[in-house]
Amino acid sequence: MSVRTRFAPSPTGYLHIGGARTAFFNWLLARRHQGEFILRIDDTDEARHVEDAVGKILEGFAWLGLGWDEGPEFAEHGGGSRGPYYQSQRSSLYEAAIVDLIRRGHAYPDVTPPEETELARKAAEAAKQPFVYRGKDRDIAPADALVLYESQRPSVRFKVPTGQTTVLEDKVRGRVEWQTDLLGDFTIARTGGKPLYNLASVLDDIGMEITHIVRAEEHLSNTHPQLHLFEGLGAKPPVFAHIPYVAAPATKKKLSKRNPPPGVMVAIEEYQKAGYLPAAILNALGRLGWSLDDKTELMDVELMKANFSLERVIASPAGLDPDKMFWMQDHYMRQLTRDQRVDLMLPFLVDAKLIADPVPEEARRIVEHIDQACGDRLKLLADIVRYGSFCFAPTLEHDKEAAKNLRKEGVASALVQIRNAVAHAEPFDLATLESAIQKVGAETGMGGKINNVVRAAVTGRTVGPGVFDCLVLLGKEKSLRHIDQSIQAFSVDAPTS
RNA sequence: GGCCCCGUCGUCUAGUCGGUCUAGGACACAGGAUUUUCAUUCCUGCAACACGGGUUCAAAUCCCGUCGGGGUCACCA
Repeated sequence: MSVRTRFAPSPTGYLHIGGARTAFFNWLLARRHQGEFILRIDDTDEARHVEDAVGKILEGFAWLGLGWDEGPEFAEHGGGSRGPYYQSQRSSLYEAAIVDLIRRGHAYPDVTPPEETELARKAAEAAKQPFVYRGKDRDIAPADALVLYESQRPSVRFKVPTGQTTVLEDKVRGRVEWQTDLLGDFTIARTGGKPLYNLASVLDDIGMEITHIVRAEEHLSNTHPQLHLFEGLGAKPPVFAHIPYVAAPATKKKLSKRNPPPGVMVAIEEYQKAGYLPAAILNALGRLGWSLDDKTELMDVELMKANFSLERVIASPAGLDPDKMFWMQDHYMRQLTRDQRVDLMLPFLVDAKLIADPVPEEARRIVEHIDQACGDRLKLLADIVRYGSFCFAPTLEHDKEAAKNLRKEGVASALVQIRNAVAHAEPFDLATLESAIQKVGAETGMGGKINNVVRAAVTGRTVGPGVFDCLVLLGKEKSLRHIDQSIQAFSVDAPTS
């Protein structure tokens, strides 16, 4: 039988980095064994519904390049033989299963009002006792239960056998035992008939013939109830693998969207906006709890696809390592050709309103030139905005450091000499400019430091591509304009000496 | 609090079911060389088996306990 894995996000409106990692592992496992990866939307709880939430998640998958074999967008075309892939559209299946479970004595209606069970739960909590709840009617005859269910549509509980120990052979946790007496009868349908997660999830996994469930360890405690459900439904449970949750950097705490540590990005979309490459994200995610061997850090998708295995997934929490991810990003940026990089960077300049939308051919050539002049200084795609803005921004703006440099003693007069040198540079190329500026450096006694002044005056920044590249990039006319602007802006404050 | 899971350099981790592990790699960091900014590149260095008991000729690896961290205990997913 082929391997069938799934990822079942609830439509929250964004793809969490931890969710993406879980999805990726499922995807890798399926690809590794030429199986299928299924995407299913767990939207049984309308209260959580967010507008276009599914679209955002699908976009995340598309950007990462993780394709699915069955799932939402196929449903519309009738593709994916085991659909629909939205739980909200599978109600009749759940309904039938609930009736079936009651008929066979595996579940029973519980008319206890929610407020009452809630009270019992609170009391147990206050007494520091485990909350093990069993409905009063758990031993009702199936026929009567059915009548009660049909007439009142109360909540339904699964009748967990007492006094047993269930065993889970988890692919990464090993053997995990659980006493059924600690479980209680969990609810599978709320009042009115809507199925709850555990039921819907198990039913779908059966219906979609899922063979391997790879999910984060916070689901470990859901697994034993689900195991009973599989049994009650007469199905063979799939292989389970509970992978470690993704922890916030340098902590063992689960990384959450609610309160992420300062500077830590959680949604995949944020990484995209920051200018990360999918290859870097995927590589970093692949190393989150999984390793190829004792030394390989850089792994492209093909390599991971060919080697992924649950056996090498670790059991302890996997902490996100932003520094390492950044280092990987640097690596994948270098793997790209200039054309590829430029294609990817252009949208960032458009978004920053620095270049027009149908990108003019001229702008593209400048960006190519900037890319060439920057070399490996461009780490994130968005860096093009930082390093290239002086070429496109309508007015030159000096950042704090650059302004500081230009206010130094003697700089004002040096700027005039620099202007002269630039004005007379002919031809306007790297070599000519370099020797001309060097001459000014010697005359002013500033030596090599003159370059810092030129950069600050021309680009408004203290870091960036080579100085002479910057001049050539701008061309003589614009270079002079920038220098003039700098002279004007800083001559007042500068000492007159 | 109950139950469950986890515990190797600052960080991410390797550690094939006990034996060249005086614990390996990578990131980060520090120092040096190259670079007239920055970024690279190249050396060098720093640095860990949570603790305490066992078992064994031998333990990071097995067992027990302690401590620590985390997850989960819904008519949420």
